[in-house]
Amino acid sequence: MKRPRGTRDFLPGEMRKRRWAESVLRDTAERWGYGEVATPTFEEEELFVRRSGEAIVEELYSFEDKGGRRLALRPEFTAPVMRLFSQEMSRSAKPVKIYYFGNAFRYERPQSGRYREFWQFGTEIIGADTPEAAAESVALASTLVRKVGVEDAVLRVGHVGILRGMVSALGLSPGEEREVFRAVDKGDLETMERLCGGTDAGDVLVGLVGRDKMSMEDWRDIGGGLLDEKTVSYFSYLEDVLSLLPALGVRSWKLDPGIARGLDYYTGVVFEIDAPRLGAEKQVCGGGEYELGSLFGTSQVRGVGFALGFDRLLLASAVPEGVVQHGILDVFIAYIGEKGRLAAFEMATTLRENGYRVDIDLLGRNISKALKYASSRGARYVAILGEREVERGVATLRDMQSGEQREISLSSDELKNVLDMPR
RNA sequence: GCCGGGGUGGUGUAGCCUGGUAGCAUCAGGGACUGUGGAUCCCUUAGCCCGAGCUCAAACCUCGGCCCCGGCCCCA
Repeated sequence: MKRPRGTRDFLPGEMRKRRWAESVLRDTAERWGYGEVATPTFEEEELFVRRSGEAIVEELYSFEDKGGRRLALRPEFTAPVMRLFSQEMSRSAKPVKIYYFGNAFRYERPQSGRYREFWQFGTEIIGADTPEAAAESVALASTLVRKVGVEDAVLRVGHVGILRGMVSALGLSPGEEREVFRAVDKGDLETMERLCGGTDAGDVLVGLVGRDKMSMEDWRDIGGGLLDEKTVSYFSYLEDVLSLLPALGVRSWKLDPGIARGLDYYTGVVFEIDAPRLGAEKQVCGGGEYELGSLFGTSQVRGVGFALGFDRLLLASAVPEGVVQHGILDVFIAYIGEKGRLAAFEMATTLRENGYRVDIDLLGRNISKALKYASSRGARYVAILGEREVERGVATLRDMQSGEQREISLSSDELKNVLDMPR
Protein backbone atom coordinates (compact mmCIF):
# COMPACT_ATOMS: atom_id res chain seq x y z
CA MET A 1 0.00 0.00 0.00
CA LYS A 2 1.55 3.24 -1.05
CA ARG A 3 0.67 6.84 -0.55
CA PRO A 4 -1.15 8.31 -3.53
CA ARG A 5 1.08 10.28 -5.83
CA GLY A 6 1.76 13.85 -4.84
CA THR A 7 0.62 13.38 -1.24
CA ARG A 8 2.69 13.38 1.92
CA ASP A 9 2.77 11.92 5.42
CA PHE A 10 3.83 14.26 8.19
CA LEU A 11 5.81 12.98 11.18
CA PRO A 12 5.76 14.54 14.64
CA GLY A 13 8.81 16.76 14.03
CA GLU A 14 7.36 18.15 10.81
CA MET A 15 3.92 18.59 12.34
CA ARG A 16 5.42 20.62 15.14
CA LYS A 17 6.77 23.09 12.56
CA ARG A 18 3.54 23.14 10.60
CA ARG A 19 1.41 23.75 13.67
CA TRP A 20 3.74 26.50 14.76
CA ALA A 21 3.51 28.25 11.39
CA GLU A 22 -0.22 27.75 11.28
CA SER A 23 -0.68 29.35 14.67
CA VAL A 24 1.51 32.29 13.69
CA LEU A 25 -0.69 32.89 10.64
CA ARG A 26 -3.92 32.47 12.58
CA ASP A 27 -2.90 34.63 15.53
CA THR A 28 -1.69 37.42 13.29
CA ALA A 29 -4.83 37.45 11.17
CA GLU A 30 -6.95 37.54 14.32
CA ARG A 31 -4.88 40.43 15.57
CA TRP A 32 -5.58 42.31 12.36
CA GLY A 33 -9.30 41.83 12.88
CA TYR A 34 -10.09 38.85 10.65
CA GLY A 35 -12.45 36.02 11.59
CA GLU A 36 -11.93 32.44 10.51
CA VAL A 37 -14.25 30.65 8.12
CA ALA A 38 -14.28 27.12 6.78
CA THR A 39 -15.96 25.69 3.72
CA PRO A 40 -16.52 22.08 2.62
CA THR A 41 -13.62 20.06 1.28
CA PHE A 42 -15.67 19.41 -1.85
CA GLU A 43 -18.15 21.53 -3.75
CA GLU A 44 -20.20 21.32 -6.90
CA GLU A 45 -17.79 21.08 -9.79
CA GLU A 46 -19.65 23.92 -11.45
CA LEU A 47 -18.45 26.39 -8.81
CA PHE A 48 -14.85 25.99 -9.90
CA VAL A 49 -15.63 25.80 -13.58
CA ARG A 50 -17.58 29.02 -13.43
CA ARG A 51 -14.76 30.82 -11.75
CA SER A 52 -11.93 29.49 -13.85
CA GLY A 53 -13.30 28.10 -17.09
CA GLU A 54 -13.68 24.61 -18.58
CA ALA A 55 -9.96 24.16 -18.82
CA ILE A 56 -9.56 23.56 -15.11
CA VAL A 57 -11.60 20.36 -15.20
CA GLU A 58 -8.36 18.71 -16.27
CA GLU A 59 -6.79 19.60 -12.96
CA LEU A 60 -9.74 18.87 -10.70
CA TYR A 61 -10.17 15.84 -8.54
CA SER A 62 -13.79 15.47 -9.52
CA PHE A 63 -16.27 12.65 -9.12
CA GLU A 64 -19.89 11.78 -9.21
CA ASP A 65 -21.56 10.91 -5.92
CA LYS A 66 -24.17 8.22 -5.43
CA GLY A 67 -26.91 10.73 -6.14
CA GLY A 68 -25.40 11.54 -9.51
CA ARG A 69 -24.05 14.97 -8.51
CA ARG A 70 -20.90 16.32 -10.14
CA LEU A 71 -18.57 17.25 -7.29
CA ALA A 72 -14.92 18.23 -7.01
CA LEU A 73 -12.35 18.51 -4.25
CA ARG A 74 -11.57 22.20 -3.89
CA PRO A 75 -8.54 23.28 -5.97
CA GLU A 76 -8.42 26.64 -4.17
CA PHE A 77 -10.41 28.67 -1.68
CA THR A 78 -11.41 31.87 -3.41
CA ALA A 79 -14.50 30.49 -5.12
CA PRO A 80 -15.80 28.61 -2.05
CA VAL A 81 -15.18 31.62 0.17
CA MET A 82 -17.00 33.88 -2.26
CA ARG A 83 -19.88 31.42 -2.36
CA LEU A 84 -19.93 31.45 1.42
CA PHE A 85 -19.92 35.21 1.43
CA SER A 86 -22.73 35.62 -1.05
CA GLN A 87 -24.89 32.95 0.61
CA GLU A 88 -24.25 33.63 4.27
CA MET A 89 -22.60 36.98 4.79
CA SER A 90 -23.75 39.32 2.07
CA ARG A 91 -25.78 41.34 4.59
CA SER A 92 -23.04 41.51 7.18
CA ALA A 93 -21.53 44.85 8.16
CA LYS A 94 -18.89 45.90 5.62
CA PRO A 95 -16.12 45.36 5.17
CA VAL A 96 -16.27 41.64 5.90
CA LYS A 97 -12.81 40.46 6.91
CA ILE A 98 -12.28 36.72 6.90
CA TYR A 99 -9.45 34.20 6.74
CA TYR A 100 -9.17 30.49 6.02
CA PHE A 101 -6.69 27.67 6.30
CA GLY A 102 -7.01 24.22 4.83
CA ASN A 103 -6.01 21.65 2.26
CA ALA A 104 -6.75 21.84 -1.43
CA PHE A 105 -6.28 19.41 -4.32
CA ARG A 106 -5.06 19.66 -7.88
CA TYR A 107 -4.34 16.90 -10.35
CA GLU A 108 -0.95 18.10 -11.56
CA ARG A 109 2.53 16.79 -12.09
CA PRO A 110 4.22 16.98 -8.68
CA GLN A 111 7.57 18.71 -8.41
CA SER A 112 9.50 20.74 -5.90
CA GLY A 113 7.02 22.80 -3.88
CA ARG A 114 4.07 21.41 -5.80
CA TYR A 115 1.91 18.61 -4.49
CA ARG A 116 -1.47 17.15 -5.34
CA GLU A 117 -2.67 17.86 -1.84
CA PHE A 118 -1.42 21.15 -0.49
CA TRP A 119 -2.37 23.70 2.11
CA GLN A 120 -3.35 27.32 1.72
CA PHE A 121 -3.88 30.18 4.07
CA GLY A 122 -5.66 33.27 2.83
CA THR A 123 -7.63 36.34 3.74
CA GLU A 124 -10.31 38.40 2.07
CA ILE A 125 -11.62 41.90 2.69
CA ILE A 126 -15.00 41.96 1.00
CA GLY A 127 -17.07 45.06 0.41
CA ALA A 128 -14.20 47.51 0.29
CA ASP A 129 -12.63 49.08 -2.77
CA THR A 130 -10.38 51.63 -1.12
CA PRO A 131 -6.64 52.16 -1.16
CA GLU A 132 -6.73 51.59 2.60
CA ALA A 133 -8.13 48.09 2.17
CA ALA A 134 -5.66 47.26 -0.58
CA ALA A 135 -2.76 48.52 1.51
CA GLU A 136 -3.87 46.48 4.49
CA SER A 137 -4.08 43.33 2.42
CA VAL A 138 -0.63 43.81 0.91
CA ALA A 139 0.83 44.63 4.31
CA LEU A 140 -0.79 41.67 6.03
CA ALA A 141 0.51 39.27 3.39
CA SER A 142 3.99 40.67 3.71
CA THR A 143 3.86 40.57 7.50
CA LEU A 144 2.69 36.96 7.57
CA VAL A 145 5.43 35.79 5.25
CA ARG A 146 8.05 37.47 7.39
CA LYS A 147 6.59 36.22 10.65
CA VAL A 148 6.79 32.58 9.66
CA GLY A 149 10.50 33.01 9.17
CA VAL A 150 10.97 33.62 5.43
CA GLU A 151 13.88 36.04 5.40
CA ASP A 152 14.52 36.61 1.73
CA ALA A 153 10.96 37.25 0.57
CA VAL A 154 10.45 39.72 -2.26
CA LEU A 155 7.18 41.62 -2.46
CA ARG A 156 6.17 42.82 -5.91
CA VAL A 157 3.25 45.18 -6.49
CA GLY A 158 1.54 46.11 -9.74
CA HIS A 159 -1.79 47.18 -11.14
CA VAL A 160 -3.74 45.20 -13.73
CA GLY A 161 -5.79 48.25 -14.68
CA ILE A 162 -2.66 50.01 -15.86
CA LEU A 163 -1.41 46.89 -17.59
CA ARG A 164 -4.73 46.45 -19.41
CA GLY A 165 -4.66 50.07 -20.47
CA MET A 166 -1.22 49.60 -21.90
CA VAL A 167 -2.10 46.44 -23.75
CA SER A 168 -5.25 47.92 -25.23
CA ALA A 169 -3.17 50.87 -26.46
CA LEU A 170 -1.41 48.35 -28.67
CA GLY A 171 -4.52 48.01 -30.82
CA LEU A 172 -4.40 44.23 -31.03
CA SER A 173 -7.17 41.69 -31.50
CA PRO A 174 -8.60 40.11 -28.33
CA GLY A 175 -6.80 36.88 -29.11
CA GLU A 176 -3.48 38.64 -29.50
CA GLU A 177 -4.09 40.55 -26.30
CA ARG A 178 -4.48 37.30 -24.40
CA GLU A 179 -1.16 36.13 -25.74
CA VAL A 180 0.48 39.37 -24.72
CA PHE A 181 -0.93 39.12 -21.19
CA ARG A 182 0.38 35.61 -20.88
CA ALA A 183 3.84 36.63 -22.07
CA VAL A 184 3.86 39.63 -19.74
CA ASP A 185 2.92 37.50 -16.74
CA LYS A 186 5.75 35.12 -17.50
CA GLY A 187 8.18 37.92 -18.22
CA ASP A 188 8.73 36.35 -21.64
CA LEU A 189 10.37 39.28 -23.41
CA GLU A 190 11.06 37.42 -26.65
CA THR A 191 7.44 36.58 -27.22
CA MET A 192 6.42 40.11 -26.31
CA GLU A 193 8.92 41.53 -28.75
CA ARG A 194 7.53 39.31 -31.46
CA LEU A 195 3.90 40.20 -30.72
CA CYS A 196 4.11 43.92 -30.25
CA GLY A 197 7.67 45.13 -30.76
CA GLY A 198 8.27 47.91 -33.23
CA THR A 199 5.31 50.07 -32.24
CA ASP A 200 5.70 52.89 -29.73
CA ALA A 201 3.32 51.36 -27.25
CA GLY A 202 4.80 47.93 -27.75
CA ASP A 203 8.35 49.03 -27.14
CA VAL A 204 7.27 50.86 -24.01
CA LEU A 205 5.60 47.75 -22.66
CA VAL A 206 8.57 45.54 -23.41
CA GLY A 207 10.83 48.11 -21.79
CA LEU A 208 8.71 48.27 -18.65
CA VAL A 209 8.43 44.55 -18.10
CA GLY A 210 12.10 44.05 -18.77
CA ARG A 211 13.14 46.60 -16.21
CA ASP A 212 14.70 45.43 -13.00
CA LYS A 213 14.37 48.52 -10.85
CA MET A 214 11.86 51.21 -11.33
CA SER A 215 10.33 54.12 -9.48
CA MET A 216 6.75 55.27 -9.68
CA GLU A 217 7.95 58.34 -11.56
CA ASP A 218 9.71 56.25 -14.17
CA TRP A 219 6.63 54.16 -14.66
CA ARG A 220 4.44 57.23 -15.12
CA ASP A 221 6.96 58.88 -17.43
CA ILE A 222 7.56 55.86 -19.59
CA GLY A 223 4.06 54.50 -19.82
CA GLY A 224 1.81 57.42 -18.98
CA GLY A 225 1.87 59.28 -22.27
CA LEU A 226 0.06 56.61 -24.21
CA LEU A 227 -2.77 55.96 -21.82
CA ASP A 228 -6.33 57.20 -21.52
CA GLU A 229 -7.48 59.30 -18.63
CA LYS A 230 -9.04 56.52 -16.61
CA THR A 231 -5.93 54.39 -16.79
CA VAL A 232 -3.77 57.34 -15.81
CA SER A 233 -5.88 57.80 -12.69
CA TYR A 234 -4.77 54.32 -11.55
CA PHE A 235 -1.27 55.66 -11.04
CA SER A 236 -2.40 57.97 -8.26
CA TYR A 237 -4.46 55.18 -6.74
CA LEU A 238 -1.47 52.89 -6.68
CA GLU A 239 0.71 55.64 -5.25
CA ASP A 240 -1.83 56.15 -2.52
CA VAL A 241 -1.76 52.44 -1.64
CA LEU A 242 2.02 52.40 -1.58
CA SER A 243 2.21 55.49 0.59
CA LEU A 244 0.38 53.62 3.35
CA LEU A 245 2.64 50.60 3.39
CA PRO A 246 5.43 51.95 5.61
CA ALA A 247 2.91 52.90 8.29
CA LEU A 248 1.71 49.30 8.17
CA GLY A 249 5.19 47.96 8.79
CA VAL A 250 6.22 47.09 5.25
CA ARG A 251 9.86 47.96 4.70
CA SER A 252 10.44 47.28 1.04
CA TRP A 253 8.75 46.26 -2.19
CA LYS A 254 9.38 46.29 -5.90
CA LEU A 255 7.12 47.84 -8.48
CA ASP A 256 6.25 45.27 -11.11
CA PRO A 257 4.09 46.50 -14.01
CA GLY A 258 4.01 42.98 -15.42
CA ILE A 259 1.90 41.16 -12.80
CA ALA A 260 -1.17 39.92 -14.66
CA ARG A 261 -2.41 37.20 -12.24
CA GLY A 262 -4.08 35.29 -15.02
CA LEU A 263 -7.67 35.74 -13.98
CA ASP A 264 -10.15 38.16 -15.39
CA TYR A 265 -11.73 39.15 -12.12
CA TYR A 266 -8.73 41.06 -10.84
CA THR A 267 -9.38 44.73 -11.36
CA GLY A 268 -6.80 46.85 -9.59
CA VAL A 269 -3.76 46.52 -7.39
CA VAL A 270 -2.19 43.07 -7.62
CA PHE A 271 0.76 41.64 -5.74
CA GLU A 272 2.92 38.56 -5.42
CA ILE A 273 5.57 37.44 -2.96
CA ASP A 274 8.49 35.20 -3.97
CA ALA A 275 10.96 33.25 -1.92
CA PRO A 276 13.86 33.13 -4.40
CA ARG A 277 15.56 30.20 -2.73
CA LEU A 278 12.70 27.89 -3.77
CA GLY A 279 13.61 27.79 -7.46
CA ALA A 280 10.96 27.08 -10.06
CA GLU A 281 8.02 27.08 -7.67
CA LYS A 282 9.05 30.14 -5.72
CA GLN A 283 5.83 32.09 -5.49
CA VAL A 284 4.51 31.86 -1.94
CA CYS A 285 1.72 34.42 -2.21
CA GLY A 286 -0.56 35.99 -4.78
CA GLY A 287 -3.45 38.38 -4.45
CA GLY A 288 -5.10 41.60 -5.42
CA GLU A 289 -8.24 43.64 -5.82
CA TYR A 290 -11.13 41.93 -7.56
CA GLU A 291 -14.73 42.24 -8.58
CA LEU A 292 -16.80 39.11 -8.73
CA GLY A 293 -20.43 39.88 -8.16
CA SER A 294 -21.21 38.60 -11.63
CA LEU A 295 -20.13 35.07 -10.70
CA PHE A 296 -22.76 34.62 -8.04
CA GLY A 297 -25.41 37.00 -9.23
CA THR A 298 -24.71 39.39 -6.41
CA SER A 299 -24.67 43.02 -7.33
CA GLN A 300 -21.16 44.37 -7.77
CA VAL A 301 -18.99 43.12 -4.95
CA ARG A 302 -15.47 44.39 -4.70
CA GLY A 303 -12.82 43.11 -2.44
CA VAL A 304 -9.16 42.42 -1.97
CA GLY A 305 -7.43 39.31 -0.74
CA PHE A 306 -4.56 36.92 -1.14
CA ALA A 307 -3.63 33.26 -0.75
CA LEU A 308 -0.43 31.93 0.77
CA GLY A 309 1.08 28.63 -0.28
CA PHE A 310 1.56 27.10 3.14
CA ASP A 311 3.82 24.24 2.05
CA ARG A 312 6.15 26.53 0.13
CA LEU A 313 6.21 28.92 3.03
CA LEU A 314 7.52 26.11 5.22
CA LEU A 315 10.10 25.08 2.63
CA ALA A 316 11.40 28.64 2.57
CA SER A 317 11.14 29.26 6.28
CA ALA A 318 13.83 29.16 8.90
CA VAL A 319 11.67 27.78 11.69
CA PRO A 320 13.06 29.04 15.00
CA GLU A 321 15.26 26.51 16.80
CA GLY A 322 13.07 26.67 19.88
CA VAL A 323 10.07 25.37 17.97
CA VAL A 324 11.88 22.25 16.85
CA GLN A 325 14.06 21.72 19.88
CA HIS A 326 11.43 22.31 22.51
CA GLY A 327 11.16 18.75 23.73
CA ILE A 328 7.78 17.21 23.87
CA LEU A 329 8.38 15.74 27.32
CA ASP A 330 8.95 17.40 30.66
CA VAL A 331 9.26 14.22 32.69
CA PHE A 332 9.75 10.57 31.93
CA ILE A 333 8.98 8.18 34.76
CA ALA A 334 10.91 4.95 35.27
CA TYR A 335 10.15 2.48 38.03
CA ILE A 336 11.23 -0.77 39.61
CA GLY A 337 9.00 -3.37 41.17
CA GLU A 338 5.31 -3.61 41.84
CA LYS A 339 5.22 -0.84 44.47
CA GLY A 340 7.23 1.45 42.27
CA ARG A 341 4.89 0.81 39.39
CA LEU A 342 1.78 1.94 41.26
CA ALA A 343 3.48 4.99 42.69
CA ALA A 344 4.83 5.82 39.23
CA PHE A 345 1.45 5.82 37.56
CA GLU A 346 0.01 7.89 40.39
CA MET A 347 2.83 10.37 39.98
CA ALA A 348 2.23 10.57 36.24
CA THR A 349 -1.43 11.33 36.81
CA THR A 350 -0.69 14.06 39.34
CA LEU A 351 1.90 15.73 37.14
CA ARG A 352 -0.36 15.60 34.10
CA GLU A 353 -3.19 17.15 36.08
CA ASN A 354 -0.79 19.95 36.90
CA GLY A 355 -0.07 20.61 33.27
CA TYR A 356 3.23 18.84 32.75
CA ARG A 357 3.94 16.73 29.72
CA VAL A 358 4.63 13.34 31.19
CA ASP A 359 5.42 9.94 29.78
CA ILE A 360 5.98 6.71 31.64
CA ASP A 361 7.66 3.42 30.87
CA LEU A 362 5.21 1.06 29.21
CA LEU A 363 7.58 -1.77 28.38
CA GLY A 364 8.77 -2.74 31.86
CA ARG A 365 12.33 -1.76 31.04
CA ASN A 366 15.15 -1.72 33.50
CA ILE A 367 16.49 1.63 34.66
CA SER A 368 19.38 1.67 32.28
CA LYS A 369 17.23 1.14 29.21
CA ALA A 370 14.55 3.48 30.49
CA LEU A 371 17.08 6.27 30.84
CA LYS A 372 18.36 5.68 27.37
CA TYR A 373 14.85 5.76 25.98
CA ALA A 374 14.00 8.94 27.91
CA SER A 375 17.14 10.52 26.55
CA SER A 376 16.30 9.73 22.97
CA ARG A 377 12.82 11.13 23.53
CA GLY A 378 14.32 14.41 24.69
CA ALA A 379 12.87 14.35 28.20
CA ARG A 380 14.11 17.08 30.52
CA TYR A 381 13.81 15.05 33.68
CA VAL A 382 13.53 11.42 34.55
CA ALA A 383 11.82 10.44 37.79
CA ILE A 384 12.91 7.11 39.23
CA LEU A 385 10.69 5.15 41.59
CA GLY A 386 11.99 2.02 43.24
CA GLU A 387 11.45 0.31 46.57
CA ARG A 388 13.96 2.66 48.15
CA GLU A 389 12.01 5.73 47.13
CA VAL A 390 8.48 4.46 47.64
CA GLU A 391 9.13 3.44 51.22
CA ARG A 392 10.10 7.02 52.03
CA GLY A 393 7.44 8.71 49.85
CA VAL A 394 9.91 10.28 47.45
CA ALA A 395 11.15 9.97 43.88
CA THR A 396 14.65 10.43 42.55
CA LEU A 397 14.58 13.23 39.98
CA ARG A 398 17.39 13.30 37.47
CA ASP A 399 18.13 16.34 35.34
CA MET A 400 18.96 14.93 31.94
CA GLN A 401 21.07 17.88 30.87
CA SER A 402 23.31 18.14 33.91
CA GLY A 403 23.00 14.63 35.28
CA GLU A 404 22.32 16.03 38.73
CA GLN A 405 19.92 14.14 40.94
CA ARG A 406 17.78 15.08 43.90
CA GLU A 407 14.85 13.68 45.77
CA ILE A 408 11.37 15.13 45.59
CA SER A 409 8.33 14.37 47.69
CA LEU A 410 5.49 12.43 46.10
CA SER A 411 2.76 14.37 47.90
CA SER A 412 0.54 16.00 45.34
CA ASP A 413 0.98 19.49 46.77
CA GLU A 414 4.71 19.29 46.42
CA LEU A 415 4.53 17.97 42.89
CA LYS A 416 2.64 21.00 41.66
CA ASN A 417 5.62 23.27 41.50
CA VAL A 418 8.58 21.15 42.32
CA LEU A 419 9.72 20.91 38.75
CA ASP A 420 10.08 24.71 38.54
CA MET A 421 9.62 24.83 34.82
CA PRO A 422 7.22 26.61 32.54
CA ARG A 423 4.10 24.70 31.69
C1' G B 1 1.50 15.89 -21.46
C1' C B 2 7.25 16.62 -22.28
C1' C B 3 12.87 16.37 -20.91
C1' G B 4 16.73 14.70 -17.51
C1' G B 5 18.50 11.98 -12.87
C1' G B 6 17.03 8.15 -9.62
C1' G B 7 14.40 3.74 -6.73
C1' U B 8 18.95 -2.02 -2.52
C1' G B 9 16.69 -3.84 5.44
C1' G B 10 13.10 1.66 9.21
C1' U B 11 17.07 5.45 7.62
C1' G B 12 21.75 6.45 4.77
C1' U B 13 24.63 3.76 1.42
C1' A B 14 28.17 -0.29 -1.42
C1' G B 15 27.36 -3.78 -5.26
C1' C B 16 25.13 -2.55 -11.38
C1' C B 17 29.48 -0.70 -16.33
C1' U B 18 32.17 -6.42 -16.50
C1' G B 19 25.00 -11.26 -14.65
C1' G B 20 26.81 -16.25 -10.27
C1' U B 21 26.83 -16.26 -1.73
C1' A B 22 23.42 -8.88 -1.39
C1' G B 23 28.17 -5.91 2.19
C1' C B 24 28.73 -1.50 5.52
C1' A B 25 26.84 2.23 8.83
C1' U B 26 22.92 3.77 11.67
C1' C B 27 18.33 3.02 14.06
C1' A B 28 15.03 -0.47 16.65
C1' G B 29 14.33 -4.93 20.03
C1' G B 30 17.05 -8.24 23.44
C1' G B 31 21.40 -9.54 26.38
C1' A B 32 26.46 -8.78 28.86
C1' C B 33 25.41 -4.94 33.61
C1' U B 34 21.45 -8.13 39.79
C1' G B 35 18.79 0.27 40.25
C1' U B 36 21.38 5.27 36.74
C1' G B 37 21.42 7.45 29.72
C1' G B 38 24.11 8.67 24.79
C1' A B 39 30.21 4.09 25.46
C1' U B 40 31.79 -1.08 24.25
C1' C B 41 30.80 -6.17 22.88
C1' C B 42 27.32 -10.05 21.39
C1' C B 43 22.55 -11.65 19.42
C1' U B 44 17.86 -10.69 16.70
C1' U B 45 14.26 -8.57 13.32
C1' A B 46 14.54 -6.61 8.46
C1' G B 47 16.01 -5.25 1.85
C1' C B 48 17.07 -5.48 -4.33
C1' C B 49 9.72 -0.66 -6.58
C1' C B 50 6.22 -3.84 -9.82
C1' G B 51 5.64 -6.90 -14.22
C1' A B 52 7.41 -9.20 -18.64
C1' G B 53 11.71 -10.74 -21.61
C1' C B 54 16.88 -12.70 -22.68
C1' U B 55 19.78 -16.41 -19.87
C1' C B 56 21.70 -22.53 -16.91
C1' A B 57 21.52 -18.08 -13.76
C1' A B 58 19.08 -11.14 -13.14
C1' A B 59 19.77 -6.13 -7.80
C1' C B 60 22.88 -6.03 -12.32
C1' C B 61 21.18 -6.56 -19.33
C1' U B 62 16.29 -5.24 -22.45
C1' C B 63 11.15 -3.46 -22.56
C1' G B 64 6.72 -1.61 -20.12
C1' G B 65 4.54 0.42 -15.73
C1' C B 66 4.56 2.82 -10.84
C1' C B 67 6.85 6.20 -7.58
C1' C B 68 10.61 9.98 -6.03
C1' C B 69 13.92 14.28 -7.31
C1' G B 70 15.01 18.56 -10.68
C1' G B 71 13.13 21.31 -14.84
C1' C B 72 9.31 22.48 -18.96
C1' C B 73 3.98 23.16 -19.72
C1' C B 74 0.24 24.75 -16.55
C1' C B 75 -0.60 27.46 -12.23
C1' A B 76 -7.78 28.81 -10.75
